[in-house]
Amino acid sequence: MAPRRSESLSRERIVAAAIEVLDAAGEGGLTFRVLSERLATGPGAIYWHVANKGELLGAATDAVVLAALEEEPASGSPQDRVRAVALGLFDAVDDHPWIAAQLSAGAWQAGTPRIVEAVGRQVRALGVPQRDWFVTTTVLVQYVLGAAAQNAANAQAARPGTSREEMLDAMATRWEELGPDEWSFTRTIGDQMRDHDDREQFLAGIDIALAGIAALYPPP
Amino acid sequence: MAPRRSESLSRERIVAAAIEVLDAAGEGGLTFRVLSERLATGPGAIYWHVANKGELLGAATDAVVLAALEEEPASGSPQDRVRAVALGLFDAVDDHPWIAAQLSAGAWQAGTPRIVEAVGRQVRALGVPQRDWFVTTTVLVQYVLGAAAQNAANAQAARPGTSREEMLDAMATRWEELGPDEWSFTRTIGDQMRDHDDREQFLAGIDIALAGIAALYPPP
DNA sequence: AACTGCGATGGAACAACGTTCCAGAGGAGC
DNA sequence: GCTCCTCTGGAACGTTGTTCCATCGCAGTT
Repeated sequence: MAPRRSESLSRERIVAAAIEVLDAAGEGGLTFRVLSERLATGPGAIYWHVANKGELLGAATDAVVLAALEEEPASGSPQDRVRAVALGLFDAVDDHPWIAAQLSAGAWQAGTPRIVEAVGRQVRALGVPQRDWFVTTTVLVQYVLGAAAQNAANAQAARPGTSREEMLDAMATRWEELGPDEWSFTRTIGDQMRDHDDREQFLAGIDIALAGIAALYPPP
Repeated sequence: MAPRRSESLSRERIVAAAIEVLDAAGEGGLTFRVLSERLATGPGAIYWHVANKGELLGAATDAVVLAALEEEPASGSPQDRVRAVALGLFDAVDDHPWIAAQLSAGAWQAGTPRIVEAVGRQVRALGVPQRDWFVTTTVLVQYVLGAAAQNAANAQAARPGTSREEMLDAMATRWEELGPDEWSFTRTIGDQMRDHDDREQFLAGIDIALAGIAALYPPP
């Protein structure tokens, strides 16, 4: 444990630097070379603290998820608390789009139990019978992580130079020009797609789930 | 349009070969070199028909999704048809785990309108008012794609040599050994995690969503 | 029937990546 | 002062996606 330089290398410093690079340059921007340069060292030194790139991405994701769950409020109805936890994760994915791929791909890692605990406590408070705790909680967690991931992917899919509005408008117009018979549904929702709010749409999904839970497990 | 060899190269043949390689060797197994070898050509020839690897993966995903949606049954209640479409996609992701990353990352591509149309028609039949068609449909699609993707990722996360049961058992045991105070919820659902069925759990999510839709938009 | 144009081919080459290797630096403990 | 062992960082390796280009062979024109 002897610092060789003013600030010696450590797993935490590496993960923190990786998060900075990922936020600035995206998932493809993180390479062991730019990370080495930022830390004023060589690629080999990093491998002493981190097994490989996958573990580094996992550690970075865990750090972000943990930070997002720390500001968990202890007040309000169980429904409001579910919304708060969900929105916290949604915003975290929005701020750090690169965790989307991690959450939906390598899920159930070290960080996931904390999400399960935060959501599950509200499921318990909602009056869901114990035999359905696991199913109900994992369904909620899967929706939150899946929807957040797809939202982040869509937000980044826009080529640099085109705004979110332009992309949505182009896609809505394409949908509206589809054949009336084969696409009788899709062509009618172009308008709603054009001017929808991502957070509101995400919350609408939470509300559908909460309404379904209330219907399936009516309070006494 | 002139066949140089017995069977000339074409975008369809390339995509078909890519799907075979992906199914056999996974996402990491698809390289332009093994694809070249399989097609008895060089990497450069492939780039005449396909812009880059991302487009190739997208085209392969579209082909699989299209095939999964073709066996859409036209009978049964709207609820049953939602379940049928959802299960079709779930099984497609289960059979071709590599499309999980594509669906949750590059969603809203060419194949997605077809999913939206298949699900949206049932949303319409369920009596959802038109002003909520877009939100309700996209919420359902996001759950289906997100949950299917995470399921496939979990199924593949097991290192070769350990079965699904062993992995679940190890994780459940780890959860049950957590601290009683901080993890009062998570440690109680280890049992249910140990012996749950993935398809049933996925369908339970669909049922929660359908119950929520029925509660929010009660039939007249 | 010979020529030419162009869509299409495939092998070589390039830059960049993740990862491994290893010679050596520099405190800790005897 | 010597030795050990953790930790460093630069060089090197193999593989990947992608580009480049010399060349092939049918379609249409002469």
